[in-house]
Amino acid sequence: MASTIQPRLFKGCRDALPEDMIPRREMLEVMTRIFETFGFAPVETPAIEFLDILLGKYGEEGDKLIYPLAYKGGRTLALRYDLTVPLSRLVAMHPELPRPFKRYQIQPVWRADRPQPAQGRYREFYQCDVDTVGSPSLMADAENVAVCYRVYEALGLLDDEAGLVMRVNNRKLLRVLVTAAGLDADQDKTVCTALDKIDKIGREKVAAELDEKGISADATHRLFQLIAVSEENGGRPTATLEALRATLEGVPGAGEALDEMAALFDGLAALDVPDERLRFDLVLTRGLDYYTGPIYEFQLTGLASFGSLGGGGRYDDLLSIYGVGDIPATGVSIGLSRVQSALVKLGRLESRKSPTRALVLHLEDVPQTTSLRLATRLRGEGIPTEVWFEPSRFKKQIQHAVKLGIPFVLIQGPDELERGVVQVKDVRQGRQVEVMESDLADHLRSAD
RNA sequence: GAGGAUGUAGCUCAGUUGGUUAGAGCGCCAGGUUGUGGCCCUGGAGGUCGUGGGUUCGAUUCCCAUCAUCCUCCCCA
Repeated sequence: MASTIQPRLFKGCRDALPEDMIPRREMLEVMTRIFETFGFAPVETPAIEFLDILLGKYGEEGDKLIYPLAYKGGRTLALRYDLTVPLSRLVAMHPELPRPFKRYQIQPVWRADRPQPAQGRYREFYQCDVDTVGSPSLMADAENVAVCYRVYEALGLLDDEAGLVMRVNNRKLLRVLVTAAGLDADQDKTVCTALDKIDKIGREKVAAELDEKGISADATHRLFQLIAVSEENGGRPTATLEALRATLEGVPGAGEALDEMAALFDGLAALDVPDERLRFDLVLTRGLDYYTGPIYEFQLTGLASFGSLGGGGRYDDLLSIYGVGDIPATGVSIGLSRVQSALVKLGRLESRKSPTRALVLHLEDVPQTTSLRLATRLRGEGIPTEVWFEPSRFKKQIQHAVKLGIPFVLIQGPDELERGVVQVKDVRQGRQVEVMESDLADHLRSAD
């Protein structure tokens, strides 16, 4: 006897059961509809990319999280880490694509993280990306945020219990702040990764980390003062913007960065994204290296420890790596898997185990082909129908419907057949009515 | 990558201060009731006590290692 194989999954990967897939499909319908409303066109890329296509784009930390694949003795391949870099590669390979190229893409990505289900963190998860390649306009960035806003709105995440917040900032502005604090502009990455943690670990620990990295206490102090501006103004776009204009007057580059933010907020207003939803947050930095301009990240205040539900930004320099010259681009990603986990955690997801609306019960005296004919008629009317195949007791058949959440069971024995009727039992309420065969489809459609 | 906790039935967990055949609830299967589920009753299946080693007359229990899972941090979706 051959030894058995233990069925198991790689850490951080999950199966999606019907009760997961049914709501997911509904979410996908909502998303694709909204994406297409904005004029984004669908695209897919392979799960596997050459390793050098991916390396060096995400930063030191990001590179470590790329899954390399062993192939023919080498490690030249990898699973994609996000959808932005594969998109850049795709655009570089297709110079004929009319620009601006607006595309959306919904596919899984893989990260060699430590999984933490409670925070919605997995190694394999779905991203839904929307990008505009070939336009430097801040209006494209505004659309990124707006399209996400519409999705979260449609999924019901705007109420106080969920508390969606859309944080926005700008890499250029961060560089300005770094210089304004008396530091070298290229120290911005070091500073940013430290600053990013300020909400979680507090000022003192961030100061300690900066000290370790060789940043003077004086510069750190000035940085903290500058960054406090957004918090002091509650992150309100206009107030924060005005305060920064005053604070950063005369600082080189400050005008351009703040003009960008002003344009972004104007665009968002025109796209009907309410101001109250936005937080101009100078602490937001984002870890990926490729961002160059506006950046954004979306979270739920109702699930504070939960990871972000989406984020993105402008990456004007990424395409040039593939030797196609300077092509500006900006994009955003919604974490489908994480959004779904969040909805589950909030108890918002009604999950069915089957799409079936009616189950035709098996009766001893009725040939199976008769049941199949009934099912075929209903299916032709668009009613999801299944047939019980075994000669089981009614108890078992009805229980099956209950377990799967099938609302109706249909009983048609010799007597009903002769009279051209069907017994329709609503297993949720236990009510049973006799319905003419000709009215059956309408009855099943409307009854609820 | 850093730190912490936990592994006993499909699930949630008892338990053995080291002692024969390891328990409960829920779930599952069958029957009571083969044209009507949910309640009730009866019976049944299901466990290498995570794995390997050590101590011991004897280990699920004590010790060591290992693996797995979960949590916190980091980072993000």
